Amino acid sequence: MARKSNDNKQQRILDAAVVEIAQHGYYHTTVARIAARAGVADGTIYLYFKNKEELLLRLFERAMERFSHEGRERLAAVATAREKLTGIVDLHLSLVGEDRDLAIITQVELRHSLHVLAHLSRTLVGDYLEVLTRVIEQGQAEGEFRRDLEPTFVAKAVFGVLDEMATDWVLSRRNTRLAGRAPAVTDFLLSGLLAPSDSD
Amino acid sequence: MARKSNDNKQQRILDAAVVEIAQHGYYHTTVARIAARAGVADGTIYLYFKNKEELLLRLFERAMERFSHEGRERLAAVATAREKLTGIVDLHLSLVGEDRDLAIITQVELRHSLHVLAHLSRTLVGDYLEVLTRVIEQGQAEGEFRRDLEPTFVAKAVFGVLDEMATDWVLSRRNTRLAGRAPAVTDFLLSGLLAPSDSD
Amino acid sequence: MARKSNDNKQQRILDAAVVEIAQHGYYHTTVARIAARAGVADGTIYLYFKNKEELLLRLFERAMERFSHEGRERLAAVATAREKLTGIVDLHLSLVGEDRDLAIITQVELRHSLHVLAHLSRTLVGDYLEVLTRVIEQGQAEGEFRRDLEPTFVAKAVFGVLDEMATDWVLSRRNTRLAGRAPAVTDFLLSGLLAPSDSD
Amino acid sequence: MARKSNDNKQQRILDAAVVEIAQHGYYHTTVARIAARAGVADGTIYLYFKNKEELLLRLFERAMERFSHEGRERLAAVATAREKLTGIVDLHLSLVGEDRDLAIITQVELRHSLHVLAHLSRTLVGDYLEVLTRVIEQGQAEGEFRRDLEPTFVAKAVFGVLDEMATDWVLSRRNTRLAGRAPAVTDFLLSGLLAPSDSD
DNA sequence: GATGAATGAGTTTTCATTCAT
DNA sequence: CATGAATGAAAACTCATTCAT
Repeated sequence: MARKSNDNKQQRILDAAVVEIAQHGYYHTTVARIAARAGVADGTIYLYFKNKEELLLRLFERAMERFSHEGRERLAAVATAREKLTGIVDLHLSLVGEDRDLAIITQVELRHSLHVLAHLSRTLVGDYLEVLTRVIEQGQAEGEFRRDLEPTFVAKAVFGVLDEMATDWVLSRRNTRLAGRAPAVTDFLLSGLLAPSDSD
Repeated sequence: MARKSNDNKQQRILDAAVVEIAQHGYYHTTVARIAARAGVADGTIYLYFKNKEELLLRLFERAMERFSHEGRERLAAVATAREKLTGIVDLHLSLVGEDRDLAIITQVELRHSLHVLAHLSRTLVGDYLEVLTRVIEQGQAEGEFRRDLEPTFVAKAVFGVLDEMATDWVLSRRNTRLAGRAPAVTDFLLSGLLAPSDSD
Repeated sequence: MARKSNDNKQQRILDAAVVEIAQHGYYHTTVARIAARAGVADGTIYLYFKNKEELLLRLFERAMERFSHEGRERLAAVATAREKLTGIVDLHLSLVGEDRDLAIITQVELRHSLHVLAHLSRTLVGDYLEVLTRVIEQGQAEGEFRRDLEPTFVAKAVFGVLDEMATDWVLSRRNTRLAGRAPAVTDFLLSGLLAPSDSD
Repeated sequence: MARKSNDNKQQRILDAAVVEIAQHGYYHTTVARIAARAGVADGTIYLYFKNKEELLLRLFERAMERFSHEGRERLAAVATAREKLTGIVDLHLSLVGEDRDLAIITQVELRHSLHVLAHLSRTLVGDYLEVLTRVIEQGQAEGEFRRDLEPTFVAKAVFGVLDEMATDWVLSRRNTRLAGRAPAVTDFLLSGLLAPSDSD
């Protein structure tokens, strides 16, 4: 019971932080504002988080946990590398496209400092690239993907395209569904830009 | 003469800002530190820039001007869309890879706030995407590029791959030359991930 | 029974406070830390003490009670003023030298504010000086002590020497026994600094 | 000119701090109050002092500098150890008795923390005891002072008496001149408490 | 133009104290 | 009696910006 209430309060603070940071940016979001939106006293924040920076980190971790969780489930259901890649593209765009406020944070606010970004890059994003690399390797082993491309390189390229689509969507403020772009992205990643030629 | 000296001072301030921001991040860089590194008084900064934020914007603009300038020159020398795309990829990675401090700023620090990023996105990055879009359209008209892809979509995908390569290079701190990846990037963008099949 | 348990808890809180304050100083000791060391909840402190300041006062009073108690016992056993003075000097240095943590508090932490010190000075230290004054007067009546010295003045001088010895010992962190200095102190107080001259 | 103005402002801040701290105690004196009394902005304090603690330290150092300066001058004018001791006693009580606010700080507020006190004790007070020790040694060499007393011990005893007289005066709030006690103090230190006996 | 001392608004964080359970 | 989560007032300190010289 006590734990539930704690979890609730911690979640409420994190939820409030998402909205505030998405609205005003990390450095212009005050702890007081987050507390006010969460409906707790300023000091209460510090019962759950060591400081403002740790709050941001936890925000990102919570988002990534959801991501990892759903990702593992979806990838388990399919067998071929091509299906997996298709699934990842769709999942990435679906999840980011689900919550614009959270997307603002992951696509924009989190990139604010080399320190934070380098840390995240080496850990969470690193894990993601790792998964992508494995899928590419599998595809090469299956003979479906080109073998003359370096898997880690391809993983970054795939991530780059997905990330840019996400960022563009966040900044555009359009009402299109981000996940709607998934088929086009997959197609582009698989087939590239060149028109098929007879002699190719 | 006076203008030259002014220009000099303004350039010195911008140069100092690049180093400081790359080192400590935008929000942890104080105007006093920039002034100290530039060898001017704190107040002098305000003779050349309205405020700290404007300084950051000018920083980015200066970088993009160089980019545009060299870009136009290079693209003028080639005729086909495929050559242009190859040139853009090489130029993007070359220029970013030239100055790590500046790259830290464009790849990391500049992403710190929706406000700034949205503004840049609509102007400078928008221009860049525009150029890319034209190249894609040209390639489609020439029959070299697939016609079933939306040009603006492809432009973003291309930018995403380039941007991710740049960011990865900045964060990795490796000593590899970023421009060295250009051929692989171009190849991937053109041909995609799929292995060529007989029946295709 | 209930009272005993209460007493126990109160004592445990005071004991914890002595250690914490000695280690971190009064103003850097938090109520939470005292509670944690005493093994009670934060709020429990307030069942036994009105507030933090009162806790400090009670700390000092408890120390002085012990002091007074032992003092009365010892002084009762001797008759002459000279013996009494010798006993006081020895007792003072012995008691302070017995518990370094407590000594840190009485010699250092308690001096932190005019408000507290003035209060203590008028009450507890005042009582002590009173006792000393009586001894001096007795000695003068007995013809043992000089009659041209004002008793209250001498009492303060004696206290000053004892207090400085105690403070010096606390700050020096040496492992010498403080009580070992008692004979030298008594000798100095009685005979002064001058070498005996023939004509004196 | 600039230096003069700086000195002035720094002095004004220190003077304001003396009054505020004497009135409210170190821990209840806010930087804002000091600034207000000094007639400067809060932030200005930090142009002259690294933080609040350093301000306190500088306060004490300034006081000790005056003390040392006058002390050296006065001691230079006399030759024998007895005269020197007399001079020191008089000087100590005169200087402390000159400015009650400052005295409150040196006698009361400065004693607030083991950390600060240990530091001061090892440096400034240590220097003072050093000087006293030399005088005692000189007196022993001249045959004027007893040779069976350890000089460092005597130095502390002398300091203890002086310090207690000073503290008592501060706390008593009487209007007596502190320096008036100097002859009695010197007499007590030299001759002790015992009545002269025929056989001695 | 250039300076840099001064400003003071704005923020994070701490912690004594309370009170519902 | 005891708890400890929650409170929110209070304070130190930072730093972009100004302006008299």
